[in-house]
Amino acid sequence: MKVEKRLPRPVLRRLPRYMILARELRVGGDSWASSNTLAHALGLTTSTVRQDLSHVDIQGIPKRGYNVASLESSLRTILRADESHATVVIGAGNMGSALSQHAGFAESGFPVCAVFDRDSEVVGASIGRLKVKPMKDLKRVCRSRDVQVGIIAVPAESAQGAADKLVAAGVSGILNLASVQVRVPEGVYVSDARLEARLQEIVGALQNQE
Amino acid sequence: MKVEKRLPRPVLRRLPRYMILARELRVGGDSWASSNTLAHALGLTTSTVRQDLSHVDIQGIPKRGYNVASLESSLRTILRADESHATVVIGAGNMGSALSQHAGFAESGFPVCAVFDRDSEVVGASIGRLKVKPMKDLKRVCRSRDVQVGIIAVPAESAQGAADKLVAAGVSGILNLASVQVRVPEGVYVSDARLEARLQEIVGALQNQE
DNA sequence: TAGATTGTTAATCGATTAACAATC
DNA sequence: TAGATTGTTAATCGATTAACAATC
Repeated sequence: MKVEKRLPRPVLRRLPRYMILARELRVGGDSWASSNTLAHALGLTTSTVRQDLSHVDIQGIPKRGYNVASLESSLRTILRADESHATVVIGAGNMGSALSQHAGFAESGFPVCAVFDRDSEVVGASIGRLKVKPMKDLKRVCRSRDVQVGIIAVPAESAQGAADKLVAAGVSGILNLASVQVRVPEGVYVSDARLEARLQEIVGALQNQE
Repeated sequence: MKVEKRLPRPVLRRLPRYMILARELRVGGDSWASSNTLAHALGLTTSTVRQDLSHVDIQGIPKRGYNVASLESSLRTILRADESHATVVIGAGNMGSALSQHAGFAESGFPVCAVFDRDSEVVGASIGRLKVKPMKDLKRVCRSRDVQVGIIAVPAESAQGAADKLVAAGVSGILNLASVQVRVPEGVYVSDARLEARLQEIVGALQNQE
C-alpha cells in the first residue's frame, strides 16, 4: 500500500463501487476475487484495479487474488461506511421529500435526521417520520447531531443560499442536486448530481456519436 | 471549430454548464463574455474554456469574447435543448414519484410522459397528472411517444431488469439512479447518478484530505 | 494605434494501460 | 514444481494548461 496523502478523485469515485461489489461477492459466497474478476464486473482493466487497490490497505495473494471480506472491510474503513453519518436535506419539495424518505440513504449509512425549508407554509409538514423544520434551526440541529453531510434539493436560485447556510452550520460535505454549481470555501467538498445536466449530456452524446 | 467526430466526455459534461451560464448572462443583460469571464464563473482555466468552445460552432472575437446569445444558441443546438425529449421514469416509489413531478426536468426539455412500476399494487395510482402504468405498456408508450431517454428509479436489485426493458423498448439514453451499474449494449449511453456512492465519496474525501 | 483576447500549437500533467519480475 | 496473479515500474494516452502569433 502506497502511503499517499490523498486519493486521486477518479480512484475515490471508484472505491464505493468496489465496496458494493465486494459485499455482493461475499454475500454470494465468494471468498476470493482476482483483479480480473473485479475488472470484468466493473468494466475496468486489471491494471486499473491493481493500481486502485494499491491505495487501499489490502494485499492480494498471487494466484488467488484479493480476499473479498478483507477488501470489503478495508474499503468500509476508508469510506467510513461502518459509521453512521447523520445527514440533513435542504428543501422539502418533491425531490427533498423523496430524498428524505429514500431508504437507500439510511441503508448506506446516511440516515436523514432532518429536513429544512425556508417556506413557512411548508414548515411543520410531515414527511415520513420527520417534520419539516425552519432554516433557523439548521445550525442547532447540525451541531447537536454532528452533521457533516448536507443534501441540497432546492430550486436553482436558492441553491447558493442553501450551501452558504450549510457551510455556516459546519457541514463539510455537500451533495448538490440543484442544477447550478455552488461556491464553497476551501475544505468543503461538493459533489454535484445535476440531473438536468445529465439528461442534456445524454442527448448530446446520442446526437454526437452516430 | 474543429470538425471532430466525437466530443470528449469531459467536454460533453461541461457543455450543459456553459449553456446554463450563457442563458444566465444573456438574461442578466450581458452581450459578450470573454473566456476569462466564463472560466471564472465555472471554475475552469481560460485555456480549457477556449479549447472546449473550439468544439462548438461559435467564433469569439478578439478583445470582446463570445457573444452570449450565439453561444447559448450553438450549445442549445448541440445539446438539442430546443427540442422536447419525452422521458419515462421506471419506478413509482419515493424517488420515482418525485422525479416524475420534478419541474426542473420539464423546464429543461425533458417532460416525463409516463411512469411505470412492476408492482401491480402501485399501478393505477396517480402521481401528479400521471397514472402509474404497468411495465407491459412500456414498449408501446416509448414507441408511440418516440421516447429516447429513460430514468431508472428502482431498487438496486431491479435496476438491470429495468435497463433491459428500456433498451428493448428502444430507449437509447438512460439516467440511472439505482446504486448499481447496469449493463447495456453498444450504442446506449448510460449516465449514473449513484447518489449513495456520491455520499460515500464525500465522506471518503473528507476523511482523506485533512 | 495599442492592447486585449482569440484560436491553436506545444508542453505539461495526471490517469490509464502495459509489462514483467516477484511469489504464492 | 509450473503457472497464475500480484505489486510496481515504465509507457502510453488523453486532458489540461501554457504560450504566443493572429487579429479585432
